[in-house]
Amino acid sequence: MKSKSRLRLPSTRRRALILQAATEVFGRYGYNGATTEQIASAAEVSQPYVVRMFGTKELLFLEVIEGTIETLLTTFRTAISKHAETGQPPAELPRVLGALWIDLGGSPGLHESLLHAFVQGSNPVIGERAREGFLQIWEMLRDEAGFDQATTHEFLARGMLISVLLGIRMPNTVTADARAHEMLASVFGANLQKVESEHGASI
Amino acid sequence: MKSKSRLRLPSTRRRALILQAATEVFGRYGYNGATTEQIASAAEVSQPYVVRMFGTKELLFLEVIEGTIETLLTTFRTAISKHAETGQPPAELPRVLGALWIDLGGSPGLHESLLHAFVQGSNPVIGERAREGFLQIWEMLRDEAGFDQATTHEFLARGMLISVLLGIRMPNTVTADARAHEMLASVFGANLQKVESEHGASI
DNA sequence: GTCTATAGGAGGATAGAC
DNA sequence: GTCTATCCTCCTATAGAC
Repeated sequence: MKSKSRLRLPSTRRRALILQAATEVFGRYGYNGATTEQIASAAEVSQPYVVRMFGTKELLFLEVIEGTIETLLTTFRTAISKHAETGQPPAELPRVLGALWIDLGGSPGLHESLLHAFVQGSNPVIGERAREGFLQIWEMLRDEAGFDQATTHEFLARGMLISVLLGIRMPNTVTADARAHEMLASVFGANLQKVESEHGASI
Repeated sequence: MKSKSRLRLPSTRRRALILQAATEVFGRYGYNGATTEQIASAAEVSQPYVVRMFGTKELLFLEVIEGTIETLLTTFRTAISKHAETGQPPAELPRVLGALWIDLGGSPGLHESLLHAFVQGSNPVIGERAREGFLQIWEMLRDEAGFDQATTHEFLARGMLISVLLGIRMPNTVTADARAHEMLASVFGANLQKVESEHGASI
């Protein structure tokens, strides 16, 4: 029997691995549902090591959320710049960013973890960060993407629908239910193939 | 000091009281975050009594979800019938049902509990019921409200945005943040007053 | 940098009295 | 119909060795 891996990694690298594992596990089970043991085992380290590295489960979750918001904002900002620089028509930007939102579904646990943060409004510290993050996204769309109010509103609404469909694991069920397939087709359109291949596995 | 209330109620009545308390508590803290003790104390009964009456916490949550979906479907069906009977123009129906979705925000914990069910996709039994509930709503809009695909899709997207804003407790923060106020105004429009008065308390 | 051992506390569930 | 007492599991966090 092999003993626990004692492979020594620089702590920054180990940190990144644990954060990635945590994003996936929190995405699946939520803040309260996920255990530090599940995260540790996904990252192939011991449970106490996870706690020691991040202090508390709450601080770890906050770092995960920080990372997902950062990724989301950065992804969008890059696309906005490129869109402007290449002289694309601004009217096309909502569609471009919408496709990116769906693409981010490919980052394991990203949308799901973020949504799990968004339902933690009653938690004083997580709730506060979640609200701030939501407002950051809103402001970015308005001020940097230049969306008007209606466009911003519709964009976020669609984004939340997509996040909920991922959180509810609808794409995983799609083969078993014709209604689910029809609904997903109408929401994801041409991206349905990709979404199903990324999430079509087990639950 | 007064001892615990030993008021004897018919079990149907007690059931209803506990279900209502559970809807609020699950709405605040989610399936994993809520404790049977919190629910019991909100319903003013003992913790073991709650468990005994519903079997397990999971079964209690399932009944809560069942109730919220039932309420939602019934509310909409009633409005659809009345809309048709009074000869209102079908094009107005989305707006009418949209207002009802916001009104349902006044039923304590309803949208929040439902959203907490929707993020439990990985839970084999809760996830299954959540997906089924989502599809029931989808079908009702399509088959009974007569919405076309785009309308259904937009309606649900807006509904999810509203539910997330309630789940993240944005209306509770609105006084402290001008950005939040502006965003909520754009989402809730004329209903902002009502939403703020219903949720404006603490978190 | 990483582990093993374990403390300490919460929370769901059961037993049984009233 | 409802409570009190309590068990037992699970989980976060700490201590300390390597």
